[in-house]
Amino acid sequence: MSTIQQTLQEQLAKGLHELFSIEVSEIVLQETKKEFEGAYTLVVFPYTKQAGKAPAAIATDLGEYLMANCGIVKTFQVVQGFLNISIHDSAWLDLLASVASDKNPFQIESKGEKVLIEYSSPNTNKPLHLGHLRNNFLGFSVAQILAAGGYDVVKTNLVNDRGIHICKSMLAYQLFGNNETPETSGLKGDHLVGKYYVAFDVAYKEEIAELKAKGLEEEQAKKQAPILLKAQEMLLKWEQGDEEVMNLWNTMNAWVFAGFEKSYKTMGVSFDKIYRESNTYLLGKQIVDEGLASGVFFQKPDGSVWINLEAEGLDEKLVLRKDGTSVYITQDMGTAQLKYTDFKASQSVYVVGNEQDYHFEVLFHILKKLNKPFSQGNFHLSYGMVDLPSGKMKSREGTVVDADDLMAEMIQTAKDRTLELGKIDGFTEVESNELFHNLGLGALKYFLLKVEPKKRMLFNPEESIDFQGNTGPFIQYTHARICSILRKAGTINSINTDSELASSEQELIYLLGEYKAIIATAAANFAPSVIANYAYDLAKTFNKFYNEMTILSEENEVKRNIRIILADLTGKTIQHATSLLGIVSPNRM
RNA sequence: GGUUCCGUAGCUCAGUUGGAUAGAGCAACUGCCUUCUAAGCAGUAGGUCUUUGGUUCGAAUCCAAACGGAAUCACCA
Repeated sequence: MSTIQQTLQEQLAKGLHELFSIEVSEIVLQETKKEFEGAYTLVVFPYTKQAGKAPAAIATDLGEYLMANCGIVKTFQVVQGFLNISIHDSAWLDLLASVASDKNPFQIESKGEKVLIEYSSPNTNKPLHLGHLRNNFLGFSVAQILAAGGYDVVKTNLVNDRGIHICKSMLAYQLFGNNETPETSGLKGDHLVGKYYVAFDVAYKEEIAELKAKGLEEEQAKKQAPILLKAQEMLLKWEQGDEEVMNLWNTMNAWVFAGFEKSYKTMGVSFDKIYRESNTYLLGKQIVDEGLASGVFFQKPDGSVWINLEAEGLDEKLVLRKDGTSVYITQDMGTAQLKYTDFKASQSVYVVGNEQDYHFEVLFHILKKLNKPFSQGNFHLSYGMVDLPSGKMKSREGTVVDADDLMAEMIQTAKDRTLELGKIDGFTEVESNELFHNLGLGALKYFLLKVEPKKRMLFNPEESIDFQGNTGPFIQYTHARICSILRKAGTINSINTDSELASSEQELIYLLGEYKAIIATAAANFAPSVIANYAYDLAKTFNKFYNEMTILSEENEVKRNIRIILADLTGKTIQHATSLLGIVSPNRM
């Protein structure tokens, strides 16, 4: 919130008290609509009863009060119950000067609180796809935003590297792989493994068809297919630590991890700590024992362990199988414990798709019932699936938009577009490639992050992601433009606040003054889309200003200097805002 | 069937505690590059905010119901 807004709020609260004896805890101001004159608007309808006057009369009284008591107010207009307040240019310039001279205009003071954010969480049986991109970009961005919001952030990744699905690709590799490796096949490790995950499904389906031809019911055929039985056998061997199986598992996992490493690098995301389910899956059992002892869980005659969540509006939920092995939620209890032991974070954010809404609801209820110290501050950042025009993506059927392919395509599109526009004069090859990368990824990240997470979104591979309009490259372009001006601007002097402002200049100052509050809102709501929309708004406002005003050739020294400072601060703000989205804003493009 | 989420322009989406005549971009059409990067700017056109009822000075926003779509309700992860 800017100082202008604060001053107005204080004065309006005083005014309401002195004129009408109304006490208000918080005055809510909004931006005045473009059709009306003014910068801030107070809606006075809520005070009509207490004041015993008509809305317009209250607004007029308050406006006159401000004129008499508040130096920054230039004038006011009353439209029905709306009090529109105009601010002196000198006050706007004061605001600009204060933001421009702020040593840390983008960093909110430390809250002394640690937040743990878990995202990405891939399976090691297949490469990453478009859905993972949404997850990774969201998780990384939220981490950046929380850090800017004053939190101590720890980024974690819980890799699902064990289970029947992993055995499926291992088995298929054993059967059909002919010892091929990433080196001999020329395939990235995760893609090679993914190939066998698909191969398993193909073979499995063939076997089911054969069994059905022999007269078995579909259900029976699915359970009895030899290749599935073999995969189950392999899982047992894995759990027993069978040497051959472990060797294969280690080898294939190493391939996948090397592949993921590359993808993460291209995505520009990183982690402070990587957990693997193969190390954590047994941990939850201790917690189950504790819960049984304290009566939170109960045991059925067959030995399985359950929790009753009917009082919470849910139902009974299994937490341990009758054979004593752990299920998904057992692992998550264990992992939650482990993460708490490692980091003692006061908040924990899980970036996981909305198909697991129910799972996390259950998990958080269980942690509360167990009265764990980490039962508070848990948040499931749930996001919708990315659908294709043909429907849902399915890895085992090969109907996915592959993450690596898509990123490569975006980079290629950025390259084509840039060459078309002939904009890389004087770039070295390294610089060009860096630019194509930043633009391609910028377009992709912005496309995925500008949308509210919980909405499911449609991605049409036939229609490439735009580079014009409300897009990442538009914002990046604005930044590059600003850099170009600044390269030619020479020294920047301090602001002379005795000058006049055009409306586009004033709008820019208004937006720049809001940025810290925007970060706070985004952090409080784990919402990159708030930052994305702000960045677009800011870029758009700057471009309007850029087209209306001359900057470098402005003859009035004071005005010229103000405009350069405006450009400078806008550039820095865009740079920072895009960085919170994981987007790099190039200096030239 | 139960629960949860979503439904705003032809398409993709904004709309932060309820406020003025519901906003952008894409696509279509018109203008603007011998002045700071035209990946830009200005403009035209495009809406029963799924529907119905309720709450109130005021509802896209809150409540209820209906309709449409999605997810989930596994001793899979």
